[in-house]
Amino acid sequence: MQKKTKATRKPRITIREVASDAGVSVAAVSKVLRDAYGVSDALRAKVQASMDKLNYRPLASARGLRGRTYTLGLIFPDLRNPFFADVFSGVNAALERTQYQAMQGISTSANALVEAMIDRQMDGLILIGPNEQAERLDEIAARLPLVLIGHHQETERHFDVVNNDDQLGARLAVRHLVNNGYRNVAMLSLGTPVSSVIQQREIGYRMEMVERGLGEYITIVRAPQVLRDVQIVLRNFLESRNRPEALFCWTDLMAFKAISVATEMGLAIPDDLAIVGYDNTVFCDFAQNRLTSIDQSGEVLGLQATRLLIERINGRVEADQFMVTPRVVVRASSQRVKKG
Amino acid sequence: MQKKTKATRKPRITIREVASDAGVSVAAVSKVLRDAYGVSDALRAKVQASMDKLNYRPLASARGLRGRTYTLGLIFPDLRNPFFADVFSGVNAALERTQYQAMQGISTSANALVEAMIDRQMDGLILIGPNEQAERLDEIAARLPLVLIGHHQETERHFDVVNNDDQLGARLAVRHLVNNGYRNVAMLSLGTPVSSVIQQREIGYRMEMVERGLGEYITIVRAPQVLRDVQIVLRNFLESRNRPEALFCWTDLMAFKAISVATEMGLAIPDDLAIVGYDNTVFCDFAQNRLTSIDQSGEVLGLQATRLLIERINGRVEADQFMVTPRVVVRASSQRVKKG
DNA sequence: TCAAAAAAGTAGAACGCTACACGTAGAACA
DNA sequence: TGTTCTACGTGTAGCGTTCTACTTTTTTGA
Repeated sequence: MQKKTKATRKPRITIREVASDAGVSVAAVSKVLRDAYGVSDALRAKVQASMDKLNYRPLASARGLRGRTYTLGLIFPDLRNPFFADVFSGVNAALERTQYQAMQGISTSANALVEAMIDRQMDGLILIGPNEQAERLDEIAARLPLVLIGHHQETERHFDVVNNDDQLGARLAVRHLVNNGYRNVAMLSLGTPVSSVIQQREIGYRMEMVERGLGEYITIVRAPQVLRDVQIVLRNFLESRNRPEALFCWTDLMAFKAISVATEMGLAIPDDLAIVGYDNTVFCDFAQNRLTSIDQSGEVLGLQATRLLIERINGRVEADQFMVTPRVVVRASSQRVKKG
Repeated sequence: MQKKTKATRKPRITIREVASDAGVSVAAVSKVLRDAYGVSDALRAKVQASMDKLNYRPLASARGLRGRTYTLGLIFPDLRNPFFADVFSGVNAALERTQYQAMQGISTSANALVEAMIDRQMDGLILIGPNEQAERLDEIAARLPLVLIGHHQETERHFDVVNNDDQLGARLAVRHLVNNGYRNVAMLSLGTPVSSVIQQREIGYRMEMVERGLGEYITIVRAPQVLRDVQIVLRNFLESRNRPEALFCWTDLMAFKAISVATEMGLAIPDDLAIVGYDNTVFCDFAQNRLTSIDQSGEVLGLQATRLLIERINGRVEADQFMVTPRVVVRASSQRVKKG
């Protein structure tokens, strides 16, 4: 510990000062703040005026000790996937004109972060693409309002779930490729830990392949999140004897990497190898990628999750859910140049 | 307001329970918690044992009301630029084995977010690439410990600054291009609001061009952050009569967009147009980009900023600073294929 | 017109911690 | 031996809110 010479900072305006300035009780100011019952328009106006005049802002710590902090925790699994930026803008849109503020945390293993957020009195939590077991999630939900984005386990649960139909999304990807003449369609999936989102996409891929009579071509290659490992796995796979004609990647980020590896190997996209991603992130449109991708409307997911969370904070107890229907956004990476 | 049927959650373990379990005073437990002076090894051990046994975790709100919250605020200007992921991992590395936790906020105009973070009793703030005026920054610094990443105003200040040498970085970019035979080198810069980082890069670009005797070619094109606008501006510029031979972009993200626009127009990179970015983000390596870029070691920046912030929280008052020297990482986007 | 009900406003305890002020015991010193 | 110092512990006020219980005022309705 170091010596504390900390400069004395001027103290904050407190609720007491507002009350005395407005000539009302502290309790009255608190009521205005919380939009609680039993406040006349006249009183509200008086208090508002004093708050504006004094530039008062309630202190979240103090509020937290008795009631809410008006802070929502948002946990992302990583910062590199641009898909999360879409989700985030949805959250922000939902928070506009509310008293709530979002604080983000980023961690692959949400566990420690969840505890830290609970310690910091978040009023509720949104977990995006969590890896945790259903049991653990219920444990968290027992402690504070919880909404999950991207979770498919069908259990009795005490939290809300916002999803896109990942199974359908994968089917759409395969369907699109097959309709464009590709038969040997492989899938690039994620190694452990396997989230339910990935599982659904794998199932969708498998089912569609089987239904199209292409069961014999089913190949799922799994790689970790780390790009260096993806490089190695993909390179090996694409150099092998049974190189596929098309590759469906579980997220755009991996698809971009796939484009990179294929390009390095001198493969032409989409003639030698077609590629489809998932998320329809902003980089898909870039001319060096032109990546066909499944759009799952990240912004809508973020928006809905936030709405549900606030409802839940306000007392809803039953589990709710929301599902977005994905759609294919076709670009050059998956359509063979027409011959003839 | 909705009816509150909120399930009663089991109450937290408090410091009082720990104290009684350990058979010591509440004050003693608090001392252990804060690593404060006047605690014997025996007492510490007893208290630790009880904390572990009861699974006690101090409540940040309560701590904040008297002392610190052990929470640092991190404000990013946006989520889409992968450079910030590098900074973030540096922050995380510095936080390992400390009691501190980082909470992220994302906003182009940090102002409201800064207030929100102060309301939430952050012990200190790290602002990354802030647009605020020096005056406003000092005002913030008067209220809580502050460290900036990417700020170049030479003023009397009450905060710390962590930078890479942006002027040098820009010079290196130009130098590299000129050494590779390009003469008409333009720069893609950011429209308003102009941060000091951008200013430095523009200065570096200008000075190096002049010193190389290429002053007549100096052209700075400015576009907003929004990709759609960048597209329009760039397209116009590259279609114009005086298309440059090379383009130095203020950040990789823009450089990727530039690659996209050039590719759309059928320009070959680097033969028709060389491109250099800034940040050396992970996507530079992808074969569809192969982007030469200036590395400013985001991770180091994040790490140092965090160290300085914690020092400052612990009482340091004098302004400190840290500077990283950038370097060029050469890839195919800036080297003409050798002829003959 | 008056009692009852609804609305508006207030007092003050409580939330979980920190830090100040203080007490005590033993060691060091003269 | 007495005095001073240091190390170790403790008691408790108070941080800025919310919220319950209460009082006062106004409205309603017969």
